[in-house]
Amino acid sequence: MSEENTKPQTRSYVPPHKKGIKPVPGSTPLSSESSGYESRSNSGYGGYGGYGRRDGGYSSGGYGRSSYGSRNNNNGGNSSRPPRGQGRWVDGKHVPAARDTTLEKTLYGEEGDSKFQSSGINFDNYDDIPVDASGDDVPEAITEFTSPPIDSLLLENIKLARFTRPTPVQKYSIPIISTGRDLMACAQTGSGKTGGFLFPVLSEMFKNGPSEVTEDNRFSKNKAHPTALVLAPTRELASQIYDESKKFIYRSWVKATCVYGGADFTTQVRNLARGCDLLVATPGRLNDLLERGKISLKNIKYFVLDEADRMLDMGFENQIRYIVEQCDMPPANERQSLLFSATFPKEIQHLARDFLNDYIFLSVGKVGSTSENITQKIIYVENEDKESTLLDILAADEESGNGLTLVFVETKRMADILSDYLYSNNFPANSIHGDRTQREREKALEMFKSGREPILVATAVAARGLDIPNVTHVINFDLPGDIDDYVHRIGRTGRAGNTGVATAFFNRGNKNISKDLIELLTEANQEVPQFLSSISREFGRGGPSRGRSGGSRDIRRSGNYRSSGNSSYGNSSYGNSSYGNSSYGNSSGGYGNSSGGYGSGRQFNLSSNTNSNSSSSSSQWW
DNA sequence: AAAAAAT
Repeated sequence: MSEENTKPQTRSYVPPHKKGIKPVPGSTPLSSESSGYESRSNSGYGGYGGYGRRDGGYSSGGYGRSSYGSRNNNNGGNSSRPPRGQGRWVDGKHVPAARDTTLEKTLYGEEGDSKFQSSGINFDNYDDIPVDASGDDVPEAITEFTSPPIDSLLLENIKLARFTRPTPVQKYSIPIISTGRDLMACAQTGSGKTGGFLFPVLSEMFKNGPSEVTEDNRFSKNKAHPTALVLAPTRELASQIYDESKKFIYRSWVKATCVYGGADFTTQVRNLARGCDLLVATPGRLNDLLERGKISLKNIKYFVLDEADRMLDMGFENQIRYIVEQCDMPPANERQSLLFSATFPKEIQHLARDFLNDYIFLSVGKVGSTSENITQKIIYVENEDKESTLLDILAADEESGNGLTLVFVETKRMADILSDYLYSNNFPANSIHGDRTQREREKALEMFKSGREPILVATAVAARGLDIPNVTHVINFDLPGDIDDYVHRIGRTGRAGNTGVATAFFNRGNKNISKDLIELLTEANQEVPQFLSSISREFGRGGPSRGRSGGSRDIRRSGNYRSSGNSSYGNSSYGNSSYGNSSYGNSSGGYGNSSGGYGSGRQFNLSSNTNSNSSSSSSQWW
């Protein structure tokens, strides 16, 4: 039994140029409450050790100091002065708050700090992005942020945040959502999806004010009645969306709140009770709050699923169905449902239709896809060589630049092992995964973002949506089993039109992904290493392909659904229980109608402005 | 198989 075969040992490889350097100068190891290095490991491999923690202080919501509004109930009277930057809706009119330059510095950053820079988008790299929108009556895209259709106060906030031009997905999502349509939007990682739903939703909320019911109830002492609900698959992503929303609700009547697990329940309930018009949440905690009667969804006008394919996969689907179908949210035809993701497998699109009403399918960028801004390298590394190879790569990175490196592994245990290993080899690394406490997770993320610990070892918890500026390298130490997961992971770099590098360790254990990987690399104009092709062939078609070419095209256009009659949905894979009661068969619901239906897609090319209708069959770019 | 998400 050689030890090499069991698990990584903490060998003492020290790159020559690093000899004598102490890890993380000037910063403390992760568990700052204890001193020893060993204590960096998390508390609970064996289960959900992290859940029981009552580490207060995480829940967010509301602007001002805690003294604001905590004394009076904020019950709509004029007795309490609203927090800084908090506007009001009075007698059917929007009364924005006065500007507050101090608050603006907090929200939007100042020249030189990281917040300020993070808004910079390299629009040159958005040229020539193919866009496809299908569905009935697709509205024209906008080309600039203008009022109309964007509310003038929101427009000011967008300018303050230095978003100068709409990204491709925003050019389409804004008019689609502003005209009241449902949307399934598929857009490349890092291409502005959050603004894609926040801008139009907030714009409409600013213009229309609270619903009448909301006006009666939204300050009721113990029950929040949000107008918009945004669901996200991880706590950190929910938190990020909430932080982003604060930039745009500035001075408006809208109050935003964020709820998720691992943070103090009471604090979140108190924040909700202060008024909640835009609610950002993860499913578990939201369910909990719904069951305890702290939130009502009866005023929901906008329902957003971010990372929608993830939200509808097996681990989440039941919780989402409970929230949407078993509580008091209005039915699909009385609300707007907006689904966003970088990938949208066919099966998930089928499921998603239960939540949508006559939606527009929007696809921006190539197939479910990786941008060419990311240089992808696949290298052959046997499992036992992974650690030393990683050290070599990190050492080389350190020589050449100062960006952040995100290392993905498959298991929580490996995340800890590897981060400890790196740390003991003088690389300032930390880890993030679901068995760590929320405090540890947020600390690790903050240390990473700030560059004080520029190497983060992560599980799938960090794969989606997180927008971390300056991640220059994503390393798939373990490749995921699913190509879509790979797409999301490497999308943590190369964001906002910038460039990045993604390296993956591949060996025969990853043969199942080889075929999809080759397709993806080919589409993104990346080099396909020879060993990859031969292993793919060697294992006969390289394992099951989910058919990436379906990864982001509208299932309604795949041929089986084109009939103008009611009879031929034909496809047997379709027979889930919702089939009979949803909108397929009726003539108003979209499928059976004769008004052109879903074969009539529109394809656009933003750079050349060829906004002409075209037949869907002739120019498939996917 | 694993990860995530409520206590």
